[in-house]
Amino acid sequence: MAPVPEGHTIHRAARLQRRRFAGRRLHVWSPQGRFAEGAAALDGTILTTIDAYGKHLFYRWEGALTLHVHLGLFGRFVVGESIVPSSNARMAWEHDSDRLALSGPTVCEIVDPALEERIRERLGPDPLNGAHVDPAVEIGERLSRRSIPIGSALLDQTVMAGVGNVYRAELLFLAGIDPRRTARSLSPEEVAKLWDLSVEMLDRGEKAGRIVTVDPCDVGVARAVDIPPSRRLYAYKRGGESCHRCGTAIQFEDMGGRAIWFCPRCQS
DNA sequence: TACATATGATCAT
DNA sequence: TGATCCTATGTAA
Repeated sequence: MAPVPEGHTIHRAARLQRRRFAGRRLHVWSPQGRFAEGAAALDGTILTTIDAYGKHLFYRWEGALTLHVHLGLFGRFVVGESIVPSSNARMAWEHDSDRLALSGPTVCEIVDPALEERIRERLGPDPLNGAHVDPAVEIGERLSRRSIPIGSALLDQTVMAGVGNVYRAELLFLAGIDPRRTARSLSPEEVAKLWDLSVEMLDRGEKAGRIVTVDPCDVGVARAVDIPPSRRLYAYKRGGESCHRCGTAIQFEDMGGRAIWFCPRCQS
């Protein structure tokens, strides 16, 4: 099953790739050719570290070069000993026979500090990087003047960075909030609850390598590992099916062009 | 063979 | 709000 590129996927990729490649002098190339120039600039230099912010990755290289990657909808990494990068991989690198291939990213570019700063300042607090965040202030402030639905606000990366379509449905379910309510109508307690749940759930996803939000008790099993794949989520893509908590039919709605699902009873 | 679809985001109107 | 870009996969024709 393909990992979902929301914030947890990005932070996990950063952690695993850092462990595997940081400190290595890498041979970098572009099988597909569209990153040929950037690859040439990085080829033969040492990858020092990797930082993740929201859904963005920043690779730091010796010589102060920074590579910016955003997976978008389709981007994928394939990493492993002796894997063979496909011919349409945008970028590939290797250290001995340890390889990485990146295909389908929305962004794969060398950035200077000014551009990185512009990217960074457009991002709200990241639940996986926000130890010092006071949600009532940081998130509450960003929501307070918005008349858009909270469901749309959670996908806005300037509000909170890292949440995607799966997590927004699940976080709103867990917080018991109707996605159609306006962003500014949330109480400070509700904002804090959403933030705390984001921290907990994205961290869980980062460690597990997939999104699991249900409480095992709600689907009749003792341990998280026993949850069947079809029951890992409360709302996302469950239109018409019964709520794991109350049995009510999960409702589907198109919200600004993006599909959202929620329980009309648990989230009212 | 072609079309629809998906986890994202930007830009033009 | 709609068009557009990125790719792989599954289904329909």
